[in-house]
Amino acid sequence: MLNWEQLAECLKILGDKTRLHILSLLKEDELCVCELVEILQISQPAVSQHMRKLKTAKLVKERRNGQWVFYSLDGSNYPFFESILETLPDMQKEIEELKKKGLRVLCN
Amino acid sequence: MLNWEQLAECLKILGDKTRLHILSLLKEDELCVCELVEILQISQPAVSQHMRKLKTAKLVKERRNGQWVFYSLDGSNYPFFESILETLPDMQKEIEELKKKGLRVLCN
DNA sequence: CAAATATATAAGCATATGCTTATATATTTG
DNA sequence: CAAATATATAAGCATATGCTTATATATTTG
Repeated sequence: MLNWEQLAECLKILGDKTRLHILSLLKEDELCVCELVEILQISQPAVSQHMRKLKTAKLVKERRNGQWVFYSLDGSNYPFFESILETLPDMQKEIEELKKKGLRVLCN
Repeated sequence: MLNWEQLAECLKILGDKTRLHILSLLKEDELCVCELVEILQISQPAVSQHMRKLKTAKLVKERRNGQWVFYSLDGSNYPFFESILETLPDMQKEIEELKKKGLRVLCN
């Protein structure tokens, strides 16, 4: 099960504005690093570093597709994760913006 | 309702081992600062500083009783709080220890 | 009111964190 | 295979964090 250390670690990882932003975006759909860079307006390494932390905490999983690495939610380890996700704002607008700019990698 | 910043702030406050320990103790019963000092084995100011953070995040409320200040859980602001509390380990033993040592302030 | 007890605040310090730029690695495509 | 594109890692820096000790404030009690 979930131990002490892991819980604190998970919550620490969740307690960052940028990472919550990322998670709320992933709630809509899987996204690759370059798409997140475009939306979040921070450097590519900054995004990669956040993704590594989220992956280590088992909050996201990754899937490589060609040159891109797509990240998606994986909260199955944490009973409270669903509940936190629900409190995150809707990000459909930001995903739409991305499509309009023609920067969406996959064609949904 | 709960905004962006507040959620990140709350989770950041939750993401600390010592504070999770405190919350799991408060799940059993309200406790005053000197009791927490005894259990956690950190300095009194360290405990007070944690309690201030927890109070600012509205995760605990305080009640003064004579010279003592008792803290108790107050997760009503966060829909996910119950769910996190459930994953915290049982602390009845540590409270019992305190009683045995005669360091329990209130006589329950 | 003075002493005892409990708690809060201030200042300082070692370590952690989130970003940046520079660079390495991985994959595709001509 | 070389160039282009995407991502990861390394190093450095400014700021945040959790603790400590010293001290201030609050309350009770003789």
